[in-house]
Amino acid sequence: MGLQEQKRHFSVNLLEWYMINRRDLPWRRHNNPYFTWVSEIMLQQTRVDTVIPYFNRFIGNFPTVQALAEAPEEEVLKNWEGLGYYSRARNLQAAAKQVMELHGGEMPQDKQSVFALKGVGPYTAGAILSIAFNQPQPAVDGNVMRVLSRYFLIDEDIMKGSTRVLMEELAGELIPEGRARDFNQALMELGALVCTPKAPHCLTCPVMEQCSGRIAGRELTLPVKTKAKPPRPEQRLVALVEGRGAHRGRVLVRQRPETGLLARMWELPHVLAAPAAAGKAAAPLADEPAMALLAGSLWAEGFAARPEGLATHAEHVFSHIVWSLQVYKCTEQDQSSELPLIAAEARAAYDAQAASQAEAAPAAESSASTAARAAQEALTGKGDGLTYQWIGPEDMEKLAFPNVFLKLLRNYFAGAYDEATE
DNA sequence: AAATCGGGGAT
DNA sequence: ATCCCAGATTT
Repeated sequence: MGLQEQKRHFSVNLLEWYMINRRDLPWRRHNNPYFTWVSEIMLQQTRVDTVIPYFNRFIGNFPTVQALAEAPEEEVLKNWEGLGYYSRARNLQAAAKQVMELHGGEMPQDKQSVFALKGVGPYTAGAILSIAFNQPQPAVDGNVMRVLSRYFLIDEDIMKGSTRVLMEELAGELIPEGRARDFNQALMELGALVCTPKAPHCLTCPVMEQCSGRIAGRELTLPVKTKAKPPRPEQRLVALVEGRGAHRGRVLVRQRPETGLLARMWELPHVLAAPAAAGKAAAPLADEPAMALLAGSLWAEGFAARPEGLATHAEHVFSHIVWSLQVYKCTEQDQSSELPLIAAEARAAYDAQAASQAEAAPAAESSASTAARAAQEALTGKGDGLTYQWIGPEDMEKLAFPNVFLKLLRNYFAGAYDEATE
């Protein structure tokens, strides 16, 4: 059997299978290029089942490119809350403004213009052009690389950029005349439903007969993929500061910087407790030094608070970092004469910790120096631009929080930490 | 080429 | 625990 025949067998049988087995998904119900675009951005590194409710709400709130372009950014971010990779949301809105200004609010149909949209890379450009406009462009994602590497027995490491290019050439050749829209989705559908990573359902696969990987008994060892580096552990101390007086019933939160991790998301104030030794678990810090460090950190940011005790632990796993959080319930302090003394002691503990971090772990120098600079700037009145705010339960509806802080705050407002420390 | 950027579901 | 998901962007 020749390669050309193997390719034709694949395309014909896969397409036939898809027309019978395609899932009914919200973004497949209308041929709306904007819907296709939004769905493809949401689906980056995210499962279909996770995306569905987010997609429906997002389209309900921002039904057109114009509506998205004109919405307040915080509202867009709030609609993305919990979905992760938040730069996708900001890039999507920035791109909506691009579409308004450069293309009169209509999705462009040429490859150059689509690819030029923020947040649209090789995969998403191909997906939009093929699914929305039925153009014969390949859309190679993780599913497609897995399916093709198995069917054609391709041993190249799919983590390499050159492999993706190779796969795109192959995927482009496989598209049946005039059927790009259905075929590209069929390829991904097969990867999601049948040709799965761990235990592929070869017996129900429409192209099993000519699958080179399966014939060679390699279906479980393909695709070849280099392992990702394990995430570095970080021990962090979190402050749940209860307001008093004018802030009674409210909690202190802050907004993260415009760039980097969880950009522009809101969070409980926290500080890095210990530099992460590469590959080793971060050790919890004893309560006494932890509370001193936390009080000093808050004071450096301009807030007087007394840590009362440990409220709870939490963990937050990113692709490249693991946060182990020690959450301390704190109380906002009155303006009293003894306050500066308490704060000064806490500040000393904080500075000592920052200095020891810089000395003991060059790898963590950046974090330590950042903390030290923040403390210095707070003293000199410069500040680093972080926005702080006292919020009540009702404010949770407007501000976007990463899931870990969302859960902590909901638990707090539900009274979950009342008993533990009082 | 390697690192950064979330969160969760499946195994 | 480990993998990896309809990846893009920055370094």
